[in-house]
Amino acid sequence: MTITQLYYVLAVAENQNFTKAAEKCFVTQPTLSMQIQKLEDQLDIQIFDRSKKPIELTDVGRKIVNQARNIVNESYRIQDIVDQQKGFIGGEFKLGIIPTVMPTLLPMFLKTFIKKHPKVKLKIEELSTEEIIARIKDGHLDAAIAATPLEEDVIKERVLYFEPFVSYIPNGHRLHTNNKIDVNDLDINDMLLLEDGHCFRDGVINLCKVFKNNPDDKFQLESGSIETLVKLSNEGLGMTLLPYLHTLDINDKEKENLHFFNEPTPAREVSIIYHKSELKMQIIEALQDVISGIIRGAIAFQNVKIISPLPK
Amino acid sequence: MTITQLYYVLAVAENQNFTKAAEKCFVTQPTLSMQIQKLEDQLDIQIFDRSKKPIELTDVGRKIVNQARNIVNESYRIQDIVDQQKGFIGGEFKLGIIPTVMPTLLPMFLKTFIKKHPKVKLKIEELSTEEIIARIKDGHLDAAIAATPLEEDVIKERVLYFEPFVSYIPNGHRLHTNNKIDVNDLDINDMLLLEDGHCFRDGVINLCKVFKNNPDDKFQLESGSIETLVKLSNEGLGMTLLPYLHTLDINDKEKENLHFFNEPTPAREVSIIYHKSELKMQIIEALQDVISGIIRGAIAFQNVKIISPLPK
DNA sequence: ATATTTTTATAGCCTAAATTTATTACTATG
DNA sequence: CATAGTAATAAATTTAGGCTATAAAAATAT
Repeated sequence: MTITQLYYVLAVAENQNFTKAAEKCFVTQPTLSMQIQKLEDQLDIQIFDRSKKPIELTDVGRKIVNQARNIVNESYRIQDIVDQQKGFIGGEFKLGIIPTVMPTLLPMFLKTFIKKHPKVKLKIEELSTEEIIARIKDGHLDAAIAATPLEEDVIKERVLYFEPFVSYIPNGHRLHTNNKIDVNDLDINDMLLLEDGHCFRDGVINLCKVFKNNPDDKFQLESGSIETLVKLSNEGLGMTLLPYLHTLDINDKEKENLHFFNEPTPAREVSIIYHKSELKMQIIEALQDVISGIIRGAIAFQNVKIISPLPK
Repeated sequence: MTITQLYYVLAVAENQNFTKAAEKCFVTQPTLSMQIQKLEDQLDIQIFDRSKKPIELTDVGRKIVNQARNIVNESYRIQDIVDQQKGFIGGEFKLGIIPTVMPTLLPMFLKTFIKKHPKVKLKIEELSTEEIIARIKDGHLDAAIAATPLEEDVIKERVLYFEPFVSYIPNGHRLHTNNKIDVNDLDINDMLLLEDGHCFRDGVINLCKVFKNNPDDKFQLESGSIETLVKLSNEGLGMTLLPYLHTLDINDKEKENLHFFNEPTPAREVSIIYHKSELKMQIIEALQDVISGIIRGAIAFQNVKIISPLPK
């Protein structure tokens, strides 16, 4: 039994297809067929049920795949130990970022990071919080940037910054004339909310998108796009909340619609999150350092009140 | 990087010698030399410091060995999954047993077990509790039978039976004429105690070998042998405590020196213990079944008071 | 029902890698 | 300084992993 064989099994299990799996592994399809057959022969058990289309795992196959994933992931850690020893910060690194953080944060740190750590090949993907959690768990992401706390016990979090929310209140809205907004002024019924898994559930504020899903709603908004939110708001569909960094590059006319909160300002906690196994920790720490350093100059709020993401 | 290479590294690390390690792996010494060199080249780091005699691990080497042990152990679990699926109970199984349990328990269950599970190749070793713990941790033992609880968090325990202690009080001892003994009658100063890591530390009884190690002791007894204990006792060196099963095959004359305790009878808890990773669980359960079944007929005490082993 | 496409398995060949034997080089110890 | 003991190297051999080409099987389209 070799690590390579186990890796091949994982690839076929994930793609449910020998041909595609072979491409991903950069070998030909017969190689996969033979190696997997060989492993099945050695163990004297079928891992895949080839009678089903697309191909399926047998019951034992499923258990073997889980264990194989363990072994393959643990094998990566050997290289990791060596890298750590050498102080080497490099190699491929897959980073997920939630949509509402991506456009504001990425431009701020990317250039600095690749300059400081040129050997790291960053592969960045915009993903929802749920996708991020799933991919960190199965090892397809090395780390991600998301709103926290998530309360996922296999995932660790390191806070990067707290980002306050700013009210965006269009002309004609009942609160438009108010200078500063208080959380108590908010009404779930005239608000457009971010689909970011965010939830106002603390004692002070108590607005939550899920609770808002009542049948007499005229529409449901699934977009995580801030631009969409602002434009709908301009159309008179309600006020909304914008993460602070997004308010920095809004046009002048729309800027007049921004209203800050009375303190404590509601805010979200943005963290770099990663699997508790702490693989590629040097790179995670390097990212944390760069982002924290940059954000210190950009956000300077003291008295904030964290709004936690909606737990699943 | 292959599992085989990692296995070779482990062998060399354990034996601190390429030649001996090669024998253990059933390959020649050049095979080990070359494979380990190849791995070191690939990782571009030295795992072993060959300038030292005997050979030593480098700092990174130590970390790599730990991780390699992980990976190799996890790789065994693949076969384990297959065995479990097939209901196959077989293969090599290394069982440790503490000295004071070995002579009484082993003859009771061994024949039955090998008859019921002929495919299991039992390798039984008599070992102290400390050795057992170390070897379960490093994977050199699959399971062991010892006095519990041990309070080791990587080790799981399943109680097999409770074995009462019986006082052995030779002629001339102050308690010899008493019919039944009470725990309060015991005096640490006229007792020979088992070197089994046993400790009377509960509220009721409070005798403990470690506390007894005061400099004005005439001698120190390190033997775990019950026979030695009985003979020394006969020589007038003090009374002693015998685990119940040992009293069954004592000679008639010495049997007159046995005195049972008033209830609750002090007893030891004997368990089958194993690594929490639960490798080869089918065999462990098979052992538990056979032993529990047999012991049920042999020990029938109700009201017992467990004496815990001495924690390290 | 038959042809076509998609997908997996098999066969034969080649290359790379693992292992062996034989030998050399190094190191500690008497 | 000689002699174990031990690791490294060289060359030969065996094994196994991978490729191309092709066949077989199954799904889909005609």
